[in-house]
Amino acid sequence: MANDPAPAVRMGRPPATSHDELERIGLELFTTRGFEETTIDEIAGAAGISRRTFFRYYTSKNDLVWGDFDAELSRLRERLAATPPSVPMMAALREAVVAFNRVDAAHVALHRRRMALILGVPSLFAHSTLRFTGWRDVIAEFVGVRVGRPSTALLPQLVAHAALGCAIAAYTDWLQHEDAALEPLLDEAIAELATGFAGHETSAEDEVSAGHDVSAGREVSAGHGADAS
Amino acid sequence: MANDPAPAVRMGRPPATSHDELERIGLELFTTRGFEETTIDEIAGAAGISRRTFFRYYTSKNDLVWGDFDAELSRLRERLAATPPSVPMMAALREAVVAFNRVDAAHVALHRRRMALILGVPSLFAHSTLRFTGWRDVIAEFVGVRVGRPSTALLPQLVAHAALGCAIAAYTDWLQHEDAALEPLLDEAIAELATGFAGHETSAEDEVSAGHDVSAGREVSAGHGADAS
DNA sequence: ACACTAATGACACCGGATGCAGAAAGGAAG
DNA sequence: CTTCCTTTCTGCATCCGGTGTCATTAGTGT
Repeated sequence: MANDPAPAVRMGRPPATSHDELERIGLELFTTRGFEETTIDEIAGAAGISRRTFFRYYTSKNDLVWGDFDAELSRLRERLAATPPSVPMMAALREAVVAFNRVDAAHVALHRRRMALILGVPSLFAHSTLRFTGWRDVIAEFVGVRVGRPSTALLPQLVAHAALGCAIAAYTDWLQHEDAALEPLLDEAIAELATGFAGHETSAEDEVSAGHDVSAGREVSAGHGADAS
Repeated sequence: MANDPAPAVRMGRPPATSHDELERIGLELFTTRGFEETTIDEIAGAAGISRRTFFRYYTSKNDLVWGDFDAELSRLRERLAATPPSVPMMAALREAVVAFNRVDAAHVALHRRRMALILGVPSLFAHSTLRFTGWRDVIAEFVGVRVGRPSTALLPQLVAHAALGCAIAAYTDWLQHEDAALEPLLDEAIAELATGFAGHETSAEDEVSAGHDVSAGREVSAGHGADAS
């Protein structure tokens, strides 16, 4: 289970291309002509391989945009596992997610294009749920360990889903502002999550400093008794 | 904008079926044979219409599972808009989401089957992102009004994404337990979100009363890391 | 009977994806 | 060089979801 490193000499017919090259060609075509408008035949043609061969490298057109995401997920998993227990859960989560999404300055432009495709092309975004699930699983596992519950329990799943939502929202915001930096956005997003989005309402507690009468009960929780049926 | 009610007498060839009937037939076939295994031809055949006609009722196979979700979203939007400003934002959100997902006791079984399909079939879950986006937009709009920012700003999008995540997690949990009730799960999920998931860690502030020596991890978590790659 | 209208249905077509049966490109052994 | 073996590539047939087009059908109203 660990004899990968270099089988010395290769046997059989040598590969005509590589995952990396296909990814490069695909991203290039997608960003210029559009994702839906680019057919597999065009990508295969540009790479000098047949349509059928393309599918031996990537099982679907969508997978082209995500590199080997699973490998990166392992990174995230290890980083979370290595976080000392003294760091509070949400703080650890924030730190890990921010670090996970940190990209080398030279690759920022590429990352932007990639994420613009993923979050901007509806069908691509839809298909990405598989990857997102993998991401969430890593988070849920970490939270599960922290709270002493199986990762499938409600709370871990909750945090995982919410954290993913924050990450996507932060990314979307990042993509909308050409000059923005991703890191502070992600950091802010998870930080907000950890506070329960408190203190933002224009009319309520945020303004107590002005001596307002907060009036009608905060936390009213009115609609509760109705959970009849 | 309100001339829908009954054009008195119908003109032209009468429809051969209805959205409701197709939805019924589709759900039936999906739950028995499986979603992927059921072809459009089978559904159309069972409904006594042609393949082409099916696509005039529903633009895709996936849409069959979601009824006219947009109509329901209007309900949610109105409910949120009608909430008095005295109710705190997250409380209002919680109440609205819970109420939105309340289903008549007679339809619980159907709702379960529908949601089991949506959340259980990968391709269906993936395609549902469109619907989820609509749902999030309603939430973001409400939050935007509450915090006095455009609904496209980071915070509203953040809350919307996180809330959606909570709802999905709650639904998933609900589906995993045959006898569970959806409402308290949803309520708990959004309530947790509003507190930032605080006070759950076994090793930290939650357990100070017990004075344990946390050290050698309870819940060793050993069995977890085994799923390596 | 005739026009009008709305829905259906048959057909062709596209593009993504899969299964299968070889062909092609190399190294290794004779 | 020839043969064998291994691995990858390719062409072909097929399936399925989805769309555009156009004739056909089943009704209503005159």
